[in-house]
Order: sequence, then C-alpha cells, then structure tokens
Amino acid sequence: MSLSANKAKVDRPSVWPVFLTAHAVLVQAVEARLAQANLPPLAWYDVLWALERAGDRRMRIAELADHTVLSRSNMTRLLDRLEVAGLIERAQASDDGRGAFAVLTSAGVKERARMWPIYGDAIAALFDAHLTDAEARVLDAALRRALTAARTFS
Amino acid sequence: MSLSANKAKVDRPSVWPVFLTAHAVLVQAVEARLAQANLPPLAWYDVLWALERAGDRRMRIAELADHTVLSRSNMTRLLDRLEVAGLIERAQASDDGRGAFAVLTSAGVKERARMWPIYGDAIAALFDAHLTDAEARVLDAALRRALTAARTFS
DNA sequence: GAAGATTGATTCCTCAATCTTC
DNA sequence: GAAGATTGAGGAATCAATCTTC
Repeated sequence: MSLSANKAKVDRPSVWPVFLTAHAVLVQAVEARLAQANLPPLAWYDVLWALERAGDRRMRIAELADHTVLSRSNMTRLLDRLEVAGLIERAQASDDGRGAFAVLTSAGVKERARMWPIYGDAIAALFDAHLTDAEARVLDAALRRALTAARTFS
Repeated sequence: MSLSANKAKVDRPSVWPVFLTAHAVLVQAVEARLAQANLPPLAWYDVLWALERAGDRRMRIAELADHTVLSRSNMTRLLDRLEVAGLIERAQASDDGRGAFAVLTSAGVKERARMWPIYGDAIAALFDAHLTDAEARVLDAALRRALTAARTFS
C-alpha cells in the first residue's frame, strides 16, 4: 500500500461543495416560485411530464420511479397524491397481472401546462441565463459522464 | 410587451434536467457508501465540518442553517440528533440572551475524521474523477454565478 | 424464489405558532 | 415589534415486511 491510497483523488479543490450548494439553493428558489403561484411541487411536474412524453400517456410504476430517481415506495405514494388530485389514474397491465400503469388524465395534461410557464421561466432566469453556450455544453457533457459512471458503479 | 415575454430564455436545450438527475444519482450513491460503512448521512458531515472549520469549534444556529442551506427548524432538529449522538453540544451566547451556539465535541471531531475517508473517496471516484481540470474550472465558475444570482434574487 | 407494487412503522422535513430576549 | 431559536402538528421520504403474480 503506497502513501497515497486514494489514487483516484485529484489535485485541486473539489467542485463538489459548490455543486451541492448550487443545487439546494436553485431548487429552493424554483420551488418557491411554484408555491407562490399556488402550483404543485417540482416532483409532480417530473411525473406529469414523463407521462406526457410517453406514447400513450402511460408508464409502468417502476419505469417512472427509475426515470425520476425515486424509490418504488416513494413513487407509490407520490402517485397516490397525484391520483387524489385527479391528475393521474392507475390501470392494470393486460399482459402482466402484477404490473400497474400510471395514466395521465386530461386534468393532468392541463395542470402540467399550467405549471410550465412558471417552471420554465424559473429555470431560464435562475439557471440557463447564467451559462454561456460553451459552458452549457461542458456542464452537460461532464455531468452526463459522472452520472453514467455512478449508475454503472452502484 | 413583445411577442416573447421570456426574454431571458435561451435558444438551446436546457442542462437543467441533467443537473437534477446527476445530483440525485450522485447523492444517492454517496449516501449509500456512507450507510454501507455504518456512518451517518451527508448532512451530519456538513454540520460537523462547518463547526470544525470555525475558529473555536462553535457557530450560531442560524449561521449554521445558512451555511448548510437548511431551514432553522430543520437545523434545530438536526442538532438535536447530533446532540443525542454526543457529537455536538449547545451553549448560551454570553452577549445575546437569545442566541445559542452549537459546539463541536471531541467525539464530533473523531466522527468527522471517521467519515472523511469514505466521503472523500466517494466524491473523488464518483464526481471529481470524471472532470478534467478545465471542466472543473468551468463548472465551478458557472455554478457560483447561478448560485449568487439565485441568492440575491430571492 | 424473484419481480412488481403496496403497506406499516419510523424518521425526517416543513409550516405556522410560540417563547424569550433584544 | 423584530430577531433567534424552539415546538407541535401535519406531510413526505425511507426501510423492511408483505402480498400477488410470474
């Protein structure tokens, strides 16, 4: 064992603290704007938007959970709330008796459309406006790389 | 009012979704490594480290809350847990009767030292290792800019 | 026995209300 | 009345256990 056991360690101050803080502050600011407009939280948007992009406005629960980076049980409960709010419904999978779908309702479509102006503006003003095109490309590439690595690792 | 009310909007796909996903996945991976080593969560580290860097191993509660981007009530409860674990103590401010300090104990110092190898390795392997020096500089500058803007805005 | 999803129990976060000191 | 910190009550996240179907 050499003196430096952490061979992967890099010889510069880590960007990690800034990354964590930036995320926390930005998300708080975005959530605040949504709340101020009497709109549901960010997590709701994620689910609604994922469903809307899916071909037939439906997705398997586990697929949704993976997509939004939530645990299954967490997703079950989030869907409960969305269902109570009338934004999604649940449906049985015809081919697999165990499987369930979350299906976007038309009220769900409307709600997402109502959220987008606020959410989109918030992202634009708080995040995108502060990145040049070149920086955006670097950020995108670098974060995707770390992301992929973290996923294959664990 | 012009046709485009969102003047700040930028003409490229936003990095925002990748930013959110990368954060979620990376934090989950780091927390998993800590948990696997029977160590406390990331938030504990933040508080312990902030206290250790403070001159006399103590900080005001509100100051700590600002530093770690937590609400005051949240910080109160986090400190409760840390106090039960013996890692911090509370002390009265001598000059201001309302004020309270969180003070790092020697057990707290030890615990942070025990966490660092795991945490530091995780950051290095999952995050830093995937950034070149140039990318790290870009990331740091860009995120700081967004961060500052978001803070002055709200 | 494993995959898909849910449930119960616990922990943790959040909001508004409170208490004390300034 | 405002600042610093805590509390109570309600909501959301987490873990392990469960139920059903494959």
